[in-house]
Amino acid sequence: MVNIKDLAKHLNISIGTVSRALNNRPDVNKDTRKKVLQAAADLGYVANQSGRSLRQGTTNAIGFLINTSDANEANSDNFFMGVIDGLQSALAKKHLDLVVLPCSSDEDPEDYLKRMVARRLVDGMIISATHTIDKRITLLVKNKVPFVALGQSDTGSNHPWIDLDFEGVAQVSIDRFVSRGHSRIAIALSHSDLNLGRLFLNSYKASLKRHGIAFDPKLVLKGATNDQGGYEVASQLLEMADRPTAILLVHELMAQGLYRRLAEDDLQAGRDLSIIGFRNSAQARMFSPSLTSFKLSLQDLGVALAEKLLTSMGTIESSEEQIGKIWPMQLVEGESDALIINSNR
Amino acid sequence: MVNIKDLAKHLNISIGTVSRALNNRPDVNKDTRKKVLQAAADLGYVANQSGRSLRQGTTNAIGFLINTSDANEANSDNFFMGVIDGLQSALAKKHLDLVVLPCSSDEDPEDYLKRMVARRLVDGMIISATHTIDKRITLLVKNKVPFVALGQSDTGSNHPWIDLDFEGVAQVSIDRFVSRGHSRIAIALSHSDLNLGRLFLNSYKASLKRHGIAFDPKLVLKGATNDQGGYEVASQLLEMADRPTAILLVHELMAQGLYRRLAEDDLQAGRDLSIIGFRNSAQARMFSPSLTSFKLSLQDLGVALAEKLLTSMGTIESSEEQIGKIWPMQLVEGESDALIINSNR
DNA sequence: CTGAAAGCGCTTACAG
DNA sequence: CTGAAAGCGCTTACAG
Repeated sequence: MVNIKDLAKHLNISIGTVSRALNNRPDVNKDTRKKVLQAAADLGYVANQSGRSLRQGTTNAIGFLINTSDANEANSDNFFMGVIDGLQSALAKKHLDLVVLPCSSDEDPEDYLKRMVARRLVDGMIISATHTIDKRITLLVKNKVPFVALGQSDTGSNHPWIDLDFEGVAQVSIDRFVSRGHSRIAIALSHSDLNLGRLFLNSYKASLKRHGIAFDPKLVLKGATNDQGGYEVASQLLEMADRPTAILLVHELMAQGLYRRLAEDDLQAGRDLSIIGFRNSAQARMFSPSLTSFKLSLQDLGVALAEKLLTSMGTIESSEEQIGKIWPMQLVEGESDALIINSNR
Repeated sequence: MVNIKDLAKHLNISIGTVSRALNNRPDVNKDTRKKVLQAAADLGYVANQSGRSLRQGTTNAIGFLINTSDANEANSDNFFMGVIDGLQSALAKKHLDLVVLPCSSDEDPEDYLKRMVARRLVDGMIISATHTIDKRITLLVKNKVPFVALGQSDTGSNHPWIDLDFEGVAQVSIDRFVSRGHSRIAIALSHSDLNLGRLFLNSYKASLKRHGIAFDPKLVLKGATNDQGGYEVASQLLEMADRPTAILLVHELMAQGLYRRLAEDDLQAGRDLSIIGFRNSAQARMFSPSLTSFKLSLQDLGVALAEKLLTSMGTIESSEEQIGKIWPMQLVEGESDALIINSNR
C-alpha cells in the first residue's frame, strides 16, 4: 500500500506539497496539483486515515449507534436501512463516511458508547432508541462529541434531536376512534422504558381526556413490539370482561400477532375490533385487512438527521431555529379500524 | 479527553511503562500495573485508536460491508441484524469491534470498498452479496486485506467463504415437488447477477434432470426479491398456457406477492399451486397458509463467519480443513406445498 | 522492571 | 509556490 512518501518520491517533490495538492489548498501550482492528482490515481494512493486523524483530530467518519437487540425486536424491518441510506447521501456531500456501530445485546449501551467515544473512531454520532433518562447523552455532552438523537429524552437540554411524532399519531388515532363511536379504547405499549412509550401513553391519556373519556389503567396492555407481543396483547384483551372495541399499537408489527389471535376466535380487525398500528412499514402494508397506520419517508428522515448533526458540528449552516424537531407522519387509512360503534344502543 | 501523557504525568512514570501496563506486557511490576489500571479507570483513559493504529498498523476493528440497496430489497428483514449479533459476540472475545460499512445505493460497491481499504479503517472485512465475478475479491486479495465472503464466487480461489446452501435447498425442494407428483415446476429468481441465483438455478436444473424432467426455460421467472416481485412472478405464471403446478422461490418475501396475486383469482397456495420459499424468516413464519421453507441460525452463522475471518487473520487456530463452507439449512414443512398431483390422470 | 527515544503517516505553521 | 520540520498519541526495540 503506497503512502505519501512513496508518492512524493515518485514525483520528486516534498510530501508537504503532495499533501497540499491533494487537500485542495489554494497555494499550489496548477501543474503541480495536476501531476499529483494523476500520480495518486495511478498509484492508487488514498491517505491513511490514522495519520490524518492523529494530526487533525478528526476522522471524517460519523457513527450511527444502534442496538442489535432493539433492531431484532422493535425495528426488525428495514427501518434502519432506510434511514442509513438517507444519512449517507447527506453525509457524502461533506465527504463524511457513515459507519454503523452495532451495540451487541451482550453489552451495556453506555459502556459500548464510552469505548467508541474514547477510541475516537468518529467525529460525530447519531444515537437511537433514547430513554427518558439516557446516560449516553450525558456522556456525549461531557466529552463534547457532536451528536443528534433519534428520539427525545429528558436528559440533556440543548442537543439536536428528531423524533417521530408519537404524540400526533396517538392523538389522531384517538380522535378517529372516538369519531367512530368508540369509548373503550386500549393501548398496546412495549415493556421497555424507551421515551417514546411515555410520550405515546401521555398523548393517549390527554386525547381521551379531551373527549371526556376516563382513563382506565386496565386498558394499558404491554407486550414485545413484534408478532409474539401482539399475540399476547390480544390474548389479554380477549379475556377482559368489558372488552375494548379499539386498540392503538405503539408498533405495527404487533398487529400481526393480534390478527393471528383474533382469527383463532373467528374475529377480524375492522369488523370486531378496531386497530390502528403505528408505522406504515413495508411489512405493515402487507397485512390483511389492511392496517390503518402512519407513513413517513425514511430517506428524508436520514437526510434531516445528517443535517442536524452537520449543523451542530459547524459543517453546514441551518436556517432552522429549533434544536429539536418532531417528524410528521401521515395517516394511511386502512380497513383495520372500520368498525363503527352505534352509541344509541 | 485524557491522553497517555496526562496519565503518565499523573502517576509520575513514563508513558512507556503506562503503555506496557495497559497492554498486559509481562515485564511490568505488579504494583505499577495495578496503579496504572486504577488511574486509567479513574481518569477514564482509553487509548486513542489513531495513535495505536498508526504505530501498530492495526485498528482492532472489523468491517462488515453491506449494500443498503440490497438490504432494502432482497434482505429487507433482520437477516443482517441476526448475523451482526453473532459476529460481534465472536469478535468481542478477541477485543475486536465490529463496524458496519453500508455502501449507499448511489455509490459503486467497488469504489466504496477501495476507499474503505485505503483508509485503513479496519483490519479485516466481511463482504456479502457476492457476484459470480466479483471485483471486490480481487481488490481485497491484491491489498492483502483479510476477509471472508458471505456467498460464493468464481473470483479468487483460496479465500474463506461461507454460503447458505442454495443448492441443497433447491435439490430438496425439487425432490419434494416430484415426490408429490409435480412435473411442471417453475423457479423464481431475481434479476440481479448475484452468484446465488446461478447456483440455485443450476441445482434446480440438475435436480429436474435426475428425475428425468426436461428443463423448460419458460419456467424460469424473474422478479425482485420482495412482495412486488412475487406479484409479478405470479402474474406471469398465471398467464402461462400450460401452467406450472409448483414453484420454487429464491427468496421467501416473494411469497407474499405471490399469495396476494393468487388470492385475486381465488387461488390458494398449497391447494392450487405448490410453493416452497427460501428462508424461514420471522416474516415468512407469518404467512398463511404457512410457507414451506428452510431455517438456519443467523447468530451461529455470524459466529462462524467471525471464526473464518479470525482464522485467516491468524488470530485463532481452526481445526477446519476447508477454506469454504456450505451452511446447512433445515426444512420447515408448511402448508404451501400440500398440493398433490395425481399422475394417473 | 523502567525510561528515553524512534517512528508509524499524515497536515500545517513557518521560512524562504 | 515549495521544502524542511514539528508534532498529533501511541507502541516498542533498546539501554540500563
